[in-house]
Amino acid sequence: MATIKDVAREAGVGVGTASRALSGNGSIHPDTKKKIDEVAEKLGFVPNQQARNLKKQSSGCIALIVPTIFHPFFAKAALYFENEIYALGYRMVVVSSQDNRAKEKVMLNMIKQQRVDGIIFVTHYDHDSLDPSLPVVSIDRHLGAGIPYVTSNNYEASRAVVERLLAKGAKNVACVCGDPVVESETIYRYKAYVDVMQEHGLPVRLLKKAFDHGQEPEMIREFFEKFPETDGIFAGTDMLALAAYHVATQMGRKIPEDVQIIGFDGVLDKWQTLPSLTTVQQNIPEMAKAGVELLMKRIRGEETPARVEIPACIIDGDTAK
Amino acid sequence: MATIKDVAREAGVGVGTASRALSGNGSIHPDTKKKIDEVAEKLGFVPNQQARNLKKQSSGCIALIVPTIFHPFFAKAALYFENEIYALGYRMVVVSSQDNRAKEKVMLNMIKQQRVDGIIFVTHYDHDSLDPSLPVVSIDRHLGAGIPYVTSNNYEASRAVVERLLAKGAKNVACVCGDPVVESETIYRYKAYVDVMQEHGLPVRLLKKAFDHGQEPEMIREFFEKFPETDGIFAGTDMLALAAYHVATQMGRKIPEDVQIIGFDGVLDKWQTLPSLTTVQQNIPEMAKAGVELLMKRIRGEETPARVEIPACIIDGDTAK
DNA sequence: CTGAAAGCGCTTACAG
DNA sequence: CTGAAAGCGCTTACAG
Repeated sequence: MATIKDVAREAGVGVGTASRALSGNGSIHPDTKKKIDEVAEKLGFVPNQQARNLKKQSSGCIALIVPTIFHPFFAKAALYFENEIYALGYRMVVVSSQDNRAKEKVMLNMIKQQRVDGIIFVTHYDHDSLDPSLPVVSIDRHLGAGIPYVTSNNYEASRAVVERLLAKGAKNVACVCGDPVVESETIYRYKAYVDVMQEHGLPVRLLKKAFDHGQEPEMIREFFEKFPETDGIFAGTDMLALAAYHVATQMGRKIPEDVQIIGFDGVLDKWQTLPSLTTVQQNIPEMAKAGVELLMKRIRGEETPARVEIPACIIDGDTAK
Repeated sequence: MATIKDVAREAGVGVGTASRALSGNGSIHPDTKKKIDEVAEKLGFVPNQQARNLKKQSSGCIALIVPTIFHPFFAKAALYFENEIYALGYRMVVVSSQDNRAKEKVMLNMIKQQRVDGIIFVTHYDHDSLDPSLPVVSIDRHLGAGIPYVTSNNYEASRAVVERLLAKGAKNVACVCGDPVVESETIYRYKAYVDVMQEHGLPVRLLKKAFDHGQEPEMIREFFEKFPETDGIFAGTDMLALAAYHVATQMGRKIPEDVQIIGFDGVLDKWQTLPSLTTVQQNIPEMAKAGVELLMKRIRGEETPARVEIPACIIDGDTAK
């Protein structure tokens, strides 16, 4: 491996100059920079992030905290976050708060010891207050004034879902969704439903209730008891949509002939043995990119917007017309 | 953060001595070590891995290559590998070969540039030959003489499955599984089935065929066409078992009354809206631990066994008696 | 704009 | 067994 010393020697400059050219910090003559860049290219120079981090007194580590990594949304998010973070020379440690207490402890310890440079806090649950000096960003959740978040255009996308169900002939459109314990952008999913129904002068059929992962089927059974006449369902998550599909099928309803179902998230993959879900697909790659950008700005002490919105859109499947 | 210098000063020794005490390399007087350990404890000293790696000329990076991170088995494996690797001061980069070409390229580049210290190669597909000087370990797959692997006791566990189906009254037990393109320990799943059936003097009903993720339902439909009388299924993976459940249900069969199904892997989680699967649960945490241990030995140039076996066992669910 | 030097936190021959 | 010193690859005041 070529080091910065090799590049400097080959280019006939000092190692400090080479560093400034390669890192982009500090002023440098364009010709010198050009020469150094060429040499670096020729030698296949790749900066050693460990040395860089050591010098810069950064741990080079970002924590990603998620409720559970085994949920496909978080699994996917983790992968894309890792991509972004890795490209920036950081490593990422993922903390799956539900499923891995041991690691959570290690992590919390690291946080206490100031060994992470930042946190991406993607959670649905409440948590102890964090060191306010530590850069934190979130997804969807409003964690406090100092903590920016990335989110989808939940309201607009959800409106489109409800309008579509109505346009495709559903007479009794209902909505089922969770009830986040903390303030979260996901509330705009059911709010959009309520607004559209009221604008059309239609009755609101809404089951909004807190539940844990795994309880989706109970939730859906309760939903059908309450609104047996439903022929169009807007489910707040794909897992709810999936449960709705199963329960409705068990009840002898045909999907989408008798009941149309549209979910939210767009993370279920082909290996899921099912007719494909019609759902709102969130743009996780872009969300990850925006989230990391926010975090890096915070780490550098720069100003950031409090909120970044990434468009989501409906993808067609077999559960709606 | 306390550094080794702080520890050395506080303990009244040289920094080299402190290093030897803390890292365990080099001889040191027990009393000195005790003193240094106490001081380190008191100061909450945590060694800086970046400095350590820099000095040791190690990239501190391990690559995990999997076919797709969105399959729950690999997702789970990735999490546990990350745990083990992280605890050792390495970072891990995961390469999901199917789903993320961009990163795969970056990765292959890194490999070429000798920037990873080792690879955990968990794949079902063939791959270009790797630099033979690079430490590599695998799971299940026989990648070559120099590459050790971790595996479950596929044969014994699978025998137990078939014996159980027979003991619980299944008259026509059949087996469905993939056909790995490369030599893999997973073949012992169907081999165990064949052996048990023959020992009992029963006819072998086996569908073994290569297929991609997502094609499980077709596979199962073909299976039922071929063996319509089946009332006991040993599926080589949970995804096949899941597909078998769906297809059988669609055909009007009751599970487990008409057809019993037992899978293999044990990775499907509760959020899966389904009756829980009876399946063979592989011990992924232990497999990850053993895999990392093998890899570290290889990195240090030590001898390792060519094969490490971790026991798996049947967990009860609702799809078998 | 550029070079020489110090230093990030650690490890490891090298003497003693 | 222990200490002083050099050095891993990089960055960044400090002079010039």
